Amino acid sequence: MLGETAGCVCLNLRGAARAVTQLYDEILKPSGLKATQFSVLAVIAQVGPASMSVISRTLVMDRTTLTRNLKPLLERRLVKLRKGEDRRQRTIQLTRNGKTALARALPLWNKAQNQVVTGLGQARWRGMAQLLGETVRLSRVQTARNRD
Amino acid sequence: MLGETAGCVCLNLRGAARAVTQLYDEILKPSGLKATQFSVLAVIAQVGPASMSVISRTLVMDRTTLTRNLKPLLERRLVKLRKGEDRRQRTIQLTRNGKTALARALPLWNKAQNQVVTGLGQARWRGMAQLLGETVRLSRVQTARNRD
DNA sequence: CCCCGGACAGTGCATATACACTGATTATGG
DNA sequence: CCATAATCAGTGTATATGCACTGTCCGGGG
Repeated sequence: MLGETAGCVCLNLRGAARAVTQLYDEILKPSGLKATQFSVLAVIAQVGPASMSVISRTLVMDRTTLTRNLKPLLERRLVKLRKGEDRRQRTIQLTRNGKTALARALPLWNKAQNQVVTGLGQARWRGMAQLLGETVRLSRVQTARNRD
Repeated sequence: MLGETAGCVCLNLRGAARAVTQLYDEILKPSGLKATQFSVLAVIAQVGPASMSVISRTLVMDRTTLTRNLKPLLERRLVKLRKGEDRRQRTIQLTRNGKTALARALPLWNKAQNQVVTGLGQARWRGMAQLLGETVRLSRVQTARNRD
């Protein structure tokens, strides 16, 4: 009965996320960015100036979590908020400093990414990425369904 | 350059972990336990009365994180700490209440687990679990190596 | 025997996470 | 038009996460 819980999807995913985050944090250290912060900056850089909701959906992150996660980035002036067209919205964008910090961190991210992908093997990581994507879609649907 | 960051192992793993955690939390709600708390209880139940370090290693969780995660469980008297043989150690074990809570939550965990495993397909989940395990081992080794 | 390195655990601090609730603004149906 | 639902974002609260540092205790060398 209980023994099956060792195969818990949630437990295993969270454990792997913790372990990998520590590796990325360690390697990113010289940049002064944590793995999460790097990801937030990278997404903002790509999705371009966009609203909180859009960015948070892209990150698979709760909207309110993004609000808090922006705090250290705002204090260090790596990102800035502006009022959007719609007066309810807030538009997030990188500052010049933010772009610089991201550019400086990129080689470090590459190093971390390489260590993991090489370790797993390219093909297997591609397979895993595929599965992770499906897991996200599936979880979102099921969560919504279970709230009724 | 930047586009590759969408394939970041850390970002993808954390995103999937967030999405799955929300599903498990939603389904576990009637038990009054969060997914993390359920996992902590389940591991303690199986690894038996054991020290903080042993439990935290089993959970792939930092030792100090476990200390904090035990707090709500201690307050609700689902677990208790005792002095170990070695006077540096603290032995963690479930209380009677803890065992009851775990038993009550187990069917809910099964429901959540089923929704995800069925959605992914048994075989593919097995493959993913394998990969997650390797990712953990690999990350730990690399993190240690990068600290020198 | 004592000192000292190593193992065990807790705390201070900072960040990460998300639900419930709130306030503000926009879209929509009558 | 206006009432009302829907959308956008922030805050209160609670948990989760881990590094740096501290204190305690165990075991080995001199």
